[in-house]
Amino acid sequence: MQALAQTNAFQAVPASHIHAASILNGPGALLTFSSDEEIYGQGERAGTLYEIRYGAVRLYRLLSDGRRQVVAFHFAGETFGFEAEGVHSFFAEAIVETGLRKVVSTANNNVSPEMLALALRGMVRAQQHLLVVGRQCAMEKLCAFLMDLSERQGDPKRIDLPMTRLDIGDYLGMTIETVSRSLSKLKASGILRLHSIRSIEILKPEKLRNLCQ
Amino acid sequence: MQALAQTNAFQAVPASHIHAASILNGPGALLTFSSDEEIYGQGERAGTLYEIRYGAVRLYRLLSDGRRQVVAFHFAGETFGFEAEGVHSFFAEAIVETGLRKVVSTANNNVSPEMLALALRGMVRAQQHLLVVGRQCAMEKLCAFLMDLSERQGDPKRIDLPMTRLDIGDYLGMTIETVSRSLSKLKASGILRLHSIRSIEILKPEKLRNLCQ
DNA sequence: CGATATTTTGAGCGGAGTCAACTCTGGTGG
DNA sequence: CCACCAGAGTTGACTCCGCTCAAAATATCG
Repeated sequence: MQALAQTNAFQAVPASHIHAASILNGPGALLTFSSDEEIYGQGERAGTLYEIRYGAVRLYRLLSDGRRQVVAFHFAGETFGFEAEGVHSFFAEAIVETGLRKVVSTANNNVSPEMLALALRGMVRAQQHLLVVGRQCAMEKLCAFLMDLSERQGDPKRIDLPMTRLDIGDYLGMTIETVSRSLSKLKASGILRLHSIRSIEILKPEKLRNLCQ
Repeated sequence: MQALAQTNAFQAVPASHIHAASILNGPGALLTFSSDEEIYGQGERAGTLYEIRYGAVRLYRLLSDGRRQVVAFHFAGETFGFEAEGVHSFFAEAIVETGLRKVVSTANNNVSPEMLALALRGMVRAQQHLLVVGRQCAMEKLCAFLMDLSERQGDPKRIDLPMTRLDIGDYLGMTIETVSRSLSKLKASGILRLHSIRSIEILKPEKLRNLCQ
């Protein structure tokens, strides 16, 4: 166990996260993180891509006074960890109990077309997000967010929200109060139903889509 | 000329833009664009990277009702044109008289580490921009924009603004009036001096930096 | 030098933020 | 088992920053 910790030191992932059952798998070993646990931090050395096996992850940046911008959410099946200049420019945290698998190391210069494609998709997604954050009002932002989640999770009628209202607010550039008020309005107009605080049913998908612009 | 136009059809750049003097250079030919001229459009086929020889370029996306988000500005020496899935997801326009040179074609699957590095830097820049647009107030946005331009243009005391107030507003997610008012405040507090409407002198760089957060 | 576009400035308004109180939820220990 | 508690979410009242609309000033171009 000690030796393994040494060989994994460059990954910025504590050896304790390597699941006992899969130690033998080497680079493909399952790394588990509990809710709100840091996966890597701003300024740490980068070089590894992670695929999410289960759970959810948030990527964010901070201003010196504590204001936070969540840059992206990632879910099971998605890959994250891209960085320029070999250093992480933001934080990655597990939102819920999460299992990761290391998929590629960029340390050796093996640049595959798939990696470039993933990086470019990340850039396009960030730029799409920029349009939402910069040019849409609170209700449009929330609807765009819900539509995006609905599409990525595959179920057009049901959305699972692993993240808190604070996460959503920091993702969309608004306060938790405004997130909550907007959700309440959608509920009141019969477009949504909240089965629990983290589970939304979409009753009128077409109306939700119309509110997105 | 006709034949040349045919071979360049996939580039989404009219043959008329190929500068007469450099036709013989082939893929490295200088392409010239006048102010506000489109370089490529949303939905067009991508696959070419451009290096700016002189001038400036804006990349932007539109909402159906005309609201615009400028995603990035690029200046001489910089490279742009990255796209996912082979299709442009935004528009590129020359801001002023601009000369471009085609640098790489991604059509053939030659993925160089330099290309990945450029793409990743673009992603990091977009995410940094997200923090500014999503979490900063008008004055902080403008100061961050001016600091960024100052650093990229190399001169810590002088900024050249090739873009209009509308471009700046659409880049920072605010109106032209707010851009203008914020500039006036910086002028009134002795931090800036406007030599002309497109040329700014920074009188107190440290104060400007402090306003960025 | 006139015509037109761009920028600046002003006045008033509204959407989202702030602050505060209350409710709901899940977890812990008596 | 349930009373208690802490954290998360909701709702309300009020404020204020940035938007809208309007007009004046300045810049650009034929």
